[in-house]
Amino acid sequence: MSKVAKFNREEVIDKATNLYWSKGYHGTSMRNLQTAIDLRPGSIYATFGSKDNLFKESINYYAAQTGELLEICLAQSATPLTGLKLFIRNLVIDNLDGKPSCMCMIVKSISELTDTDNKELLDEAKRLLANVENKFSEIITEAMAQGEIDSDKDASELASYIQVQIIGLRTYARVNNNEETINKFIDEIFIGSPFY
Amino acid sequence: MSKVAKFNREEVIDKATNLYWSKGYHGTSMRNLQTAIDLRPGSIYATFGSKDNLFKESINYYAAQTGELLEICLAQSATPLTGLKLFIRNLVIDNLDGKPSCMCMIVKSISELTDTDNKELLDEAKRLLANVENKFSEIITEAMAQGEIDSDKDASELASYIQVQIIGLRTYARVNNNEETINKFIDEIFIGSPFY
DNA sequence: TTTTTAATGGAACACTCGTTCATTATACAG
DNA sequence: CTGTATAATGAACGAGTGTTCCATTAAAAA
Repeated sequence: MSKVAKFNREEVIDKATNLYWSKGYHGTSMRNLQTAIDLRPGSIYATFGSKDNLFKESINYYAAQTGELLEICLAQSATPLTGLKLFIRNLVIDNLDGKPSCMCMIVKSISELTDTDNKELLDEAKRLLANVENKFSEIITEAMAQGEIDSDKDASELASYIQVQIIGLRTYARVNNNEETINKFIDEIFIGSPFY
Repeated sequence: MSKVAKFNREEVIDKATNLYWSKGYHGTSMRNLQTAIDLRPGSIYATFGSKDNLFKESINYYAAQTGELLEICLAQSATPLTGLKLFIRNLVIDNLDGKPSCMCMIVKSISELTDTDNKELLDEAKRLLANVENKFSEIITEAMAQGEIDSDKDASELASYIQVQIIGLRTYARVNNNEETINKFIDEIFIGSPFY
């Protein structure tokens, strides 16, 4: 046949993801991407088609990575809930070195993109966030089966609650990253609000 | 003297705020603003100096408006905590008709802007969010004085907690706006997590 | 070694960006 | 009514945008 691409596709997507993650969709230009991933326009457009499509692949890659982290945390932990807690601690406190942002790339995208100007990408981000919530719901259902949570609770409602807490904490951490306070908040997710 | 400006400054800032709020800093172009506020570049630059400065005035206007809403809620309520709860309910559920976004403009800005590219605007947004948190802290201190909360709690920690909850809920509401669930979450802020 | 085929590099396109400025319009002072 | 000061206009600027195009390059197949 012919020549084969010399760059590593996943490596390129990884770099693109980091740039989009740190600067956002509108804040990232194709020139920025060209230098970050070290490819010329011809190669980028032959491989990914458009800025929008590269973003779509990037945010999917991000979601997949996050999913893997969750699996690792669950595998390392004795129970579903302690696994979930480890996952949250990883996202909000540890594991941030060299990461483009302490905020969730999906949440950043949902915050930035609009229904009028970027409907397709926004819907993709919403879909990925819903996937995560479904995964949480499964974990909580498993925790109920194991007796770690009362079975009369609503798994999908608890999953929503976890989602709200993670979104709130990661965003708040961008402004005020007091590790002690945030650690306390993570503990309190599962035991009751500090008001109680 | 001479001619006097015929447009209303606050009206213009109000319209600019709504546009920035819905489309974000990078998503809003000066052309978008020109048509939204019905002023030509000359007038805009003579009055506001730059896109950055207009954004700064807009986000300050937004923060002032939000502060006024909080005052109204407190004045309408019997106790500091019920006032705070009314405020949260207003932000997350009611009072959204015709609003550019259910999300907080300050949080959207903190999410979008970067230290490297927009340091000054980012710092301004962080400052405004800290102001809100200080106000929460004052309200909670007042609630302690009135015996509505145990006095041995840490007011500034509770204020952080409120901040996390509002950020989480408003952002989550953008994706999944189930009024019943969100109402329940607002109640639970002050009485204990659904896990408890 | 030759042919074939796709990856690559990078100039260039049409358009939009934030911003400037010479010009025109208008209201008030004299 | 005239002169003057300032607000408003909108064409235009240089730089940057996402994207296209195609000559060149390089490696696999014949």
